[in-house]
Amino acid sequence: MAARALLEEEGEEALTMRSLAERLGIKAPSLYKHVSGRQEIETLLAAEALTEMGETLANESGLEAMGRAYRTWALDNPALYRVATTRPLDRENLTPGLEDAAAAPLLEALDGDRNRARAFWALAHGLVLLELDGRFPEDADLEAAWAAGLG
Amino acid sequence: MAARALLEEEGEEALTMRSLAERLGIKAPSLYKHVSGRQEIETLLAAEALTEMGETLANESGLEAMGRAYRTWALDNPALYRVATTRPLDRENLTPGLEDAAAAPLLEALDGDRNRARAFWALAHGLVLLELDGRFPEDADLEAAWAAGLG
DNA sequence: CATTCTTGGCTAACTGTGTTAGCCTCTATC
DNA sequence: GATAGAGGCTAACACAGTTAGCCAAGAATG
Repeated sequence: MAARALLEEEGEEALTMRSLAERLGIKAPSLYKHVSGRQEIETLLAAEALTEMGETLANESGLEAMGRAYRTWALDNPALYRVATTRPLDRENLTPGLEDAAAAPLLEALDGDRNRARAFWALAHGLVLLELDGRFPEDADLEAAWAAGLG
Repeated sequence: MAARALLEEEGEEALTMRSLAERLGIKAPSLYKHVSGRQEIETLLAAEALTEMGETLANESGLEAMGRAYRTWALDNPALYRVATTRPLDRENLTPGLEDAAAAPLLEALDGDRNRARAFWALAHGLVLLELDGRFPEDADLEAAWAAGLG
């Protein structure tokens, strides 16, 4: 999707119907001939992101490596990460099983312990969001914070 | 602030310059005689929220109790929680020390270990956001996830 | 071959957002 | 009593998502 490039090149704010249309050499209303609205675009982006994040985690073994990979992916795709994780998911229009598939590698690494998997996910999500939002002090040692969290 | 009531009664979307003005019996442009813009309102709300969250945590002792209190406060004030925690903080216009004061109780409970404090914060933040965004399955045992995370 | 339908573009326009410019009135102060 | 400031107001702008309705090119069908 062209939306992704726009998102990452210009930032989250820049993903507007008109700018996306312009990038496609089209006028905004024409977008609605292909897509039902902004919501659907975000859902498509979220699906792409979840798939990719799942694959990224599947390539790692061990919680520490997964944490590192999670963070790296998020910092490399900050706007997409936000779109995919900081809104309610439109599960109606998401290919079924996609969410589970994205979570599978982590769940496996934790021997199927869903509670620990959720806690890990929340920890990683929180650390990433706080970092992206500049909520930690400039001099914070985030590597150490991750290490502390995974202990 | 009247903005807070509006925020919690009607949801985050409902906090608009015009609706806030209307609640104050005023027209939107008149707001700018009191406030520099939406940004400043959000900063004021964030300050209020941070103060309150700090006090809430200060009333608890032990990580588990703090976690419970954190979650409860966030679920009781979801829109305000978001405004206060999911954006970059405008530190220029925030009374100095406020951030540290809000974090102090937690830091103390962790014997001054900043890394563990950041990890705890991130865990709590992540759990709360994922819950607020409906990202966990309907039947997820979030109490257990919190417990797993604090272990 | 002619007709019809579908696809995918377009312009114009509506509502709602934050915000600015400029005016006017009341009230306190010298 | 003149004056300055505080705090209202209306009108307007740019930009957001979105809808309605038109039109042209190509596919499908008689």
